[in-house]
Amino acid sequence: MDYQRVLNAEQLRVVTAPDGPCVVLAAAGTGKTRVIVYRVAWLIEHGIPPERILLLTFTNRAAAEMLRRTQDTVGASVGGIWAGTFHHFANRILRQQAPAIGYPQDYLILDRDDAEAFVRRLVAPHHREDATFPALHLLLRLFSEAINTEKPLETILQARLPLPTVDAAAILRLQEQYTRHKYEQGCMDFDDLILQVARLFREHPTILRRYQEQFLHILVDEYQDTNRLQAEIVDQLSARTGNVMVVGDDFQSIYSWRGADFRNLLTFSERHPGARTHRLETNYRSVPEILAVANACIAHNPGQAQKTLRSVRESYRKPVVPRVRDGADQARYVAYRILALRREGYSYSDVAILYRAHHHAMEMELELRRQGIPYWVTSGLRFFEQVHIKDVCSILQVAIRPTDLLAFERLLTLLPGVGLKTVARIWPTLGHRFDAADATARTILRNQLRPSTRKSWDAVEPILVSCRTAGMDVHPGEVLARFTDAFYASYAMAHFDNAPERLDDIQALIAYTTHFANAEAFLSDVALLTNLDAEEEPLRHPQHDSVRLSTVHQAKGLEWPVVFVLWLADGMFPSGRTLMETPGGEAEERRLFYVAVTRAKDELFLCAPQTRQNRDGVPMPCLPSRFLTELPPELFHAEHPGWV
DNA sequence: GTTTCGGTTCTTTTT
DNA sequence: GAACCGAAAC
Repeated sequence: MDYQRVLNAEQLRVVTAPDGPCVVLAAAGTGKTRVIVYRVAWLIEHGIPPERILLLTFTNRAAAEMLRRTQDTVGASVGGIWAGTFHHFANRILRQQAPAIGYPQDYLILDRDDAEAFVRRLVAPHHREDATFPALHLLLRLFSEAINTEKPLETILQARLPLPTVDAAAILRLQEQYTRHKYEQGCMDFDDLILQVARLFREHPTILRRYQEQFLHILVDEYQDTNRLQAEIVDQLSARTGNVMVVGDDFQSIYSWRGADFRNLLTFSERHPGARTHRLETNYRSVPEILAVANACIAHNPGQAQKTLRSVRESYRKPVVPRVRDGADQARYVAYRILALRREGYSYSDVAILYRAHHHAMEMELELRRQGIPYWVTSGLRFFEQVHIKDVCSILQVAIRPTDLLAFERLLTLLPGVGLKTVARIWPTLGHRFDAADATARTILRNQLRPSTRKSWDAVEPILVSCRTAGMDVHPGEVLARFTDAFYASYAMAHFDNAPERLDDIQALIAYTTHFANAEAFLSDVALLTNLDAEEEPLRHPQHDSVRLSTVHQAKGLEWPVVFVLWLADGMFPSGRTLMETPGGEAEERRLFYVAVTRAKDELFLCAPQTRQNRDGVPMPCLPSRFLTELPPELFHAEHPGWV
């Protein structure tokens, strides 16, 4: 491989860096992914076995993309590399080592819904009726914040729930119960995965040592988004070899609300004496007019490692700030622009529409549909969290984990005439477990179902039985397909008005299960999968050429020739709540704006409607975002009506 | 006594 | 949409 030919000087220095700790400050669009890919290729070429390289990323998509590109570069298989998110890595370790810290090997991972169901059972009835008591999802967010920021829950409560009426003592008790309940049931939520791995390494030096010896090189992408615990895990693992390369951009730190601390990046050299620092500042992505906005924007955030993006591209057009009246006007403008760009030769998939919060896109969706412009939205709901996906997965869970009450509950309540009360009555009669291979258990269950319910159950039961008897060999996709044909398809038709789309999702899921050897492997990962992998995406979106709608958070790491940013109104972007509730909120929102701007290659449109509708549909004036007004106006092209 | 249905309210960002 | 709550239906 001729590295000198394919890399610039600053990239080359990183890729060929000698052993030892190393931090790479990589500004947006400077070929960060490329550098990681070539670094891995370089390591492999220099004799490091793939399975002794650990590559930690922030999304599954990023991991898959890097592996694919590395494979293209190296030519040989790189399948042995440990690549994935922190949560995946933690899961992989804990599946081996969980017993050392008192968990069963087949611990269950609770996703958000499952965690909520757990807490729901623990909340005292008088608190559930009390309107001032925090909602379940809020409670869970507070628990999570306490763990991720390593602050006591009391501190979090004081900051987030300053009202004196809130019963703080009850919330603390609840957290204790939740923690105990999870442990007793052999369950971990997302935060536990990270927490328990850190604990495992802290308390079991011999286990830690095994992994320290396994991983000769550790690379961490998006390091600015790690929290203290994650940084600790990386520090622990690399303590022996010292071969750790972290790559990040403090300007793009946008996850501090989940405990991310970009100071991990800035203080890396202090924690790893002798660490080299590299900077990547040559931007290949955007035209200089877009970078001028990005640079001017971030200059308002002091206290960050200032880097200046240098463009290598030719001068083009200034970013456009169109004058739009309200949300509807904004939507019409964007649609009109997209059609015009298409006549210029851009395709729909060259265009992204970005916004601060999912619901900011509603009017936009309506307008795109009206105009017949194909689009796809990365919605707030993750693929595997959707009701119909969890429904069909429940049959696998019941088959594999006889003691899993959550799954049993979910499966049984799909049957007509069965609700939570019925399940709560039946479960103890089964001895708190349901093993479908056990004929007695089947009879006990069957006898407690009403005749009308029994009919539906008759369609489901044989699938469970054959699944149990097939044991390890059971193929998850086949079970899902049989369940869908025998029961769920008609259930979906009766319960959802968009049943065909949901059934399509299930077909995509079935196709996806072929990535897994057996049902257990599939279930062990399912809670950690966010969306179907990038290469599966066309399965769900056969209409390939379509405009992308996304939050700025989910757009991180991606790029498009044309980007529209919606609702640049003060209070929306920046979010009013963040400004009020979080110290340092404005700086973080500004970084978010910076991320949005630096997604664009050729053209950038920043929309700031003059009014927004309040809850009753009355138009209220709103100010343009401070992120626009704080910048020199000559950086933009102010476009006035005349396009309608 | 339970389940199911229909109306109401809310929605920041996510592994 | 989806969670939540109250009321109708089984």
